[in-house]
Amino acid sequence: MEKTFEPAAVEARISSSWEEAGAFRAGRPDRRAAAPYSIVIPPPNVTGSLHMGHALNNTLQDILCRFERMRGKDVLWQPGMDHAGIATQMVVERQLAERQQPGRREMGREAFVARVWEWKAESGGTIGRQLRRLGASCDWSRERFTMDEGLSRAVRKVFVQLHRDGLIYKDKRLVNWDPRFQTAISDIEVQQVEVKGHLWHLRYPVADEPGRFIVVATTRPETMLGDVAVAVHPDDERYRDLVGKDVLLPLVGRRIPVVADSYSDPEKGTGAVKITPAHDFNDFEVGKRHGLRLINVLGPEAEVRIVGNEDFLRGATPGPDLDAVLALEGVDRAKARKAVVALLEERELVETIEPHTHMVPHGDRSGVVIEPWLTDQWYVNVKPLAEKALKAVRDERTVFIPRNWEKTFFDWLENIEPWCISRQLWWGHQIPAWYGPDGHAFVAGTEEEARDAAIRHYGNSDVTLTRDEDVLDTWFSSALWPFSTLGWPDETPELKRFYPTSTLVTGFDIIFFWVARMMMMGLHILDEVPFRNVYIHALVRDERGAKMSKSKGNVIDPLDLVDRYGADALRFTLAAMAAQGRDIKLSTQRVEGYRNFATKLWNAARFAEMNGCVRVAGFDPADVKETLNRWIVSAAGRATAEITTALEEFRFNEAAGGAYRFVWNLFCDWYLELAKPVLQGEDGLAKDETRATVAWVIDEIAKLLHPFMPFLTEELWAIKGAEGPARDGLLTLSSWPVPVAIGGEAAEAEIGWVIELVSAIRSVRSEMNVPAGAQIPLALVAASPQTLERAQRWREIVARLARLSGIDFVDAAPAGAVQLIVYGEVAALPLAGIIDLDAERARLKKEAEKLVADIARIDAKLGNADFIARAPEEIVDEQHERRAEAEARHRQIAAALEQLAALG
RNA sequence: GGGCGGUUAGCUCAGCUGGUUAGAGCGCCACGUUUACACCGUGGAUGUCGGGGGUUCGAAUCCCUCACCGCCCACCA
Repeated sequence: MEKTFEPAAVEARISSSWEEAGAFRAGRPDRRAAAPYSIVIPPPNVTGSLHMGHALNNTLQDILCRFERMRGKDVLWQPGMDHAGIATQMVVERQLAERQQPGRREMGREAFVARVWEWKAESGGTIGRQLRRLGASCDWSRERFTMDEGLSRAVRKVFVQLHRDGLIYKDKRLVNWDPRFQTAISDIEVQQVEVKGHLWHLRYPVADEPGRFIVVATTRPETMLGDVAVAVHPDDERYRDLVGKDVLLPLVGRRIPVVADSYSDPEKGTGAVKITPAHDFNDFEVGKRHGLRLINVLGPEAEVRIVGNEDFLRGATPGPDLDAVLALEGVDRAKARKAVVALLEERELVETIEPHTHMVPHGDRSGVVIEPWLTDQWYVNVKPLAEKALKAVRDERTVFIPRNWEKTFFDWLENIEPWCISRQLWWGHQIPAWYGPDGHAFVAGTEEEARDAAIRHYGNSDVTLTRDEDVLDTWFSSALWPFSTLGWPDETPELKRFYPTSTLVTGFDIIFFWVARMMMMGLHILDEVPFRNVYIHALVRDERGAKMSKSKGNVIDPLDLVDRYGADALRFTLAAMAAQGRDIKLSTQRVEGYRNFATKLWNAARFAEMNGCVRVAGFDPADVKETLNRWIVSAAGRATAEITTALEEFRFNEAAGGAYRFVWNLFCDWYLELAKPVLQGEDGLAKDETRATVAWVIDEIAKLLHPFMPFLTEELWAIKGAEGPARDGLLTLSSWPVPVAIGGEAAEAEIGWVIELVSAIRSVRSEMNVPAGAQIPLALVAASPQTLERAQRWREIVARLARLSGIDFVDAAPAGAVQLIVYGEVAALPLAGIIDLDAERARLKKEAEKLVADIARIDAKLGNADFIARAPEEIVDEQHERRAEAEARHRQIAAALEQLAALG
């Protein structure tokens, strides 16, 4: 074996050995009778490349999958990608522009979509390859894409069904319009961003009362062109007499009414608010209540569009003011704002302009200000679906881990609004609706079905149908992912076996986008939850706590860390830091530390190799005789139990920590050190057993660590497999360890004594500045028979680890010796002449003081009648024991101090 | 405005259902004998567990409150 583990050299080879063996295939012949376990991957965008969030998300999924696979389950980790409508369309459009090729509109829809597929074939596989580098044990043979024929069929079928159920409908109302992408987006794709702006106070002249104004406050003066009313609160004394009167809309010259509506808040602004139903969600509602017109004054790019607009012109007053307004045709909203304000200022209709900070809606992908815009769109009435999802979680048919995310889930679903699912894009699932000449929509799975329906509807076989141009929100197809990937609407064996899936692993940022919608669709379409558990992990954030994103440029590249430290080190780091409910701020030092851990284990294996620790056929760990071996078998069992429980409960950090401590602090630091004299000593039964035990423990470690560090452990398995009895198969398909029943209490006590003795001696040596190379004698004072026996047995080892020249047995501590107390008995290091008596006095005094304090604290507890009466018995007993121990120890320290005092 | 989370060693963080002598890694200091490992070994120092109150025999842990930090949600001119 080389001196260090070289991930780069090994990872690719191990990956292909897994692939060749079909190790990750669901439904392997050897698992036919096994229980199923399934996870669907949160499908990364086809445009994506692996970022830290993916690395965390997939590491955790892989840990679960490998763990369950080793526990014998038939595991399906379903991989795939999302077509990511907007993102992908943009990438291809940008590419066309860069290459100075014809743009999307010039190409036409069909050619453009074909071009996107081409792009997907060339560049869409990046993230899959990156996930493989991370070690993701997906069943790659089952990879799916949301625009595959099968998944597209599922999308159409669900759309038709929801339409038939009356849950999908078309409506003309205000939507969140993204002027950059020129498409509608859903509510949750809108992000409120705090913006420093202004509040303009505008004077609207009261009609027929020259010189009188009503002042409205607005953050969006440009929309005044579409004003149809001014609203005041019905109880607002200031404006009571104006209600029912008209005001003259400045510049436009239209008469608009003053209406009383409780929407108007007397506390806000001037208490009078301009009403623009076509460009504001609240105003839209006010308009409906008062039967007001909608006047759209903006175009799809949020530019002014009024020329020839009859709604706008109706009631407008021709003249120079109106001409100045009409000159704004085609002007962008920001420029139009300035222009409108300037025109108003010229006419002395701006009273004040205040600085004003407020939340402004932005498109989460485009980053531009969203415009409420009146269009026809398709909606899902999600309310009834949400009810089912809420009930399923309340009934614990699906459980969130950690539990507190359920509140977020409930709050959102309880207040859910219709979901706008149509997008004015080309890349995506085109809506399966066809329109007749009169605009009647026929929703059907295929054009033929739509035609049949049209023929029935019109009673005429000669109808021209045109398909709806729009595509569906990407999340519509993602919502079907847990069953569409399993073959639905066909009744496939996979669907039957793996749905509902076992666990969903995802970040909290897509609980609304994805988790809630999968719940709704799964329950509505299949009448069954899509997953039993939802493990919500933290986000990997940058050092300022901001979400990592490409646009912010604060992304750390996980593959860079894989290149430098290996996939195992990165994976282990992420797992070790994945404490529930806390964000992860990744530090390179930490990754380096776990790379060192990998090297440590590697070297332990190398040591085993150098010492002929080869696996032995028929070795039974429950049957080992040597105390040291009984001890490590017992400790391995405890580690196994700890790691298993932690993984079952999704406590990844504790599982990783448990494995780390066992490997480094027990196996390497103590077991191997204590085993050295045996391994390097004379041949015999003890040596044979120890060698076999070492080999066995390394195998156990490889298994326990495999979910976290699959490459290193698989490599070790292969190397160790080459020695000893024949072993076929991969570690990844071997069985998860179970604790060995060995009853190791006696061994624990004895090895505990050795460890404590050695540690105590080392500590004193260091404190007393005994040269590291110096061998000093140890005297056990008035040793009990048990100690005597132990000391005989461990003499050589203790001497070696504590650098002793020998161990003597004496009745009383030699004068001037340093005294240690181990397991209640005194051990003396006769260092007279070497040590500084004052220093030793100080050391003992310090310890004595600490013991006195401990005793006092325990006495305070035990003196408390309430404590005795109310604390559980074992807690009280424990305090008594501790007191006795401290007391005994204190007596011995005091004696040692006295002896020193006698020396002067 | 509502909700969630955080505040523990110089740094990054564990500490699950209240009972430890409050831990880890990194960093720091000292020393390095021993052919697994210097990506190492041995020893060591550092904490009023954000402040204040409460519940309890007992609180880093539960409750209230305040402060600061972060995130999510919300239609307020």
